[in-house]
Amino acid sequence: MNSCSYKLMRDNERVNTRWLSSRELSSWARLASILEALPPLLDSQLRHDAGLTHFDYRVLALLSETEGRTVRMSFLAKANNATLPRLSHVIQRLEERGYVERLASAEDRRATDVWLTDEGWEKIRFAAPGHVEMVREHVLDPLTEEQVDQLGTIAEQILRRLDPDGELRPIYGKHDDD
Amino acid sequence: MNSCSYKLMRDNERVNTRWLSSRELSSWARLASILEALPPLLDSQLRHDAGLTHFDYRVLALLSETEGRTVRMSFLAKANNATLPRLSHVIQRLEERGYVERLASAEDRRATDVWLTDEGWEKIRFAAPGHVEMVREHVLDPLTEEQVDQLGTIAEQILRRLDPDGELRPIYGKHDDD
DNA sequence: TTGCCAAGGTTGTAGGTACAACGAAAACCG
DNA sequence: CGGTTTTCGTTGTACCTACAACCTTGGCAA
Repeated sequence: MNSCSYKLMRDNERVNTRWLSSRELSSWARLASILEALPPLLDSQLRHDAGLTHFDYRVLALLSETEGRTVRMSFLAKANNATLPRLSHVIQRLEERGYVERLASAEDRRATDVWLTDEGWEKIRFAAPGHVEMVREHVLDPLTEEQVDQLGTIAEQILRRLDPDGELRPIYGKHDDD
Repeated sequence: MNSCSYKLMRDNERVNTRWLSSRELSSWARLASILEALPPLLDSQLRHDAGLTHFDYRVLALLSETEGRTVRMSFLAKANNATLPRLSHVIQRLEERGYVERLASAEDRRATDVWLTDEGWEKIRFAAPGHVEMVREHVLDPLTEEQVDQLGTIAEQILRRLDPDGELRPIYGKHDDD
């Protein structure tokens, strides 16, 4: 049948590609399916229950975890792997809804600081339980404790390749209790 | 500092939510970052090198792996976790570009079959090496063989929760060699 | 049959993301 | 210093996805 998308091609068609072995393919295919299915699921839960996208949630979450609830645009963008244009649009919409405000930075007159309003604080406080429950149910609960740790290690290694400078990683990274 | 998005709230704020422990949080945060970063990366590589989205690629890949290169719309949709409207738009664009054709199904007059043209076959054949290289470099290579297997098991368990009926899983699932 | 409802697809539109172009302030440098 | 180059951010547009409305066919039962 000679499938051509991930597996071996016929010898005479080979270029120089190292195609995926069965086990690699099987692992990747499942991850790819998760990539396809999980984000829309998180989005739809959050949109339905709180009117937020998952990306909105991450932005508000990071703000809520920061001393003074204030973060610079460019930092917010890097931490969420977003381009500045995208973040700019998102922040504009969040500002129109009253969840954040933009302030000209004192130190750098090019820069803009984003501040989480009380309304925004209440918003994410309201949205958090449902979202956490979703993550628990669909990601953590199906795994054993050991697998949760394995996942952490695996994800860390992949992330180190995706994001060598570690700008993307600090999110939700405050391990201050337990 | 009392972060509110994933971790424990103050006792007096607690509702009934089981917040994430440090280790759970750390694993989930990393996975969430991958969810945010990997799909855009795959998209941009494919768009740049072949003018396809990752979703386009999955559609063409499934077609290319199917006997007769023909698959019904509704099956294509389920296998890719897409809604029918979304798939319909995507197929329309692929058809305009000459990569697929739509045929009225003989068995069911409501149904539409999608057929991968020779041009479409060449397209994915052309796109595959670069995409596979990307997957290798950013997902498989950073992991040990053992971790690749662990990832497969973990992903399978999560997927079983996301997709209990297994409609999403068969993709790329032909393990016919190795 | 007739009537009803579920399943398969299409179309239109609103909302979000990607990309390119732009402007302004800071940093670098000869 | 004066000029060039990054960095920071906004705006506009094209593309893609989500959602709702709609139409047709098939399945099922009275």
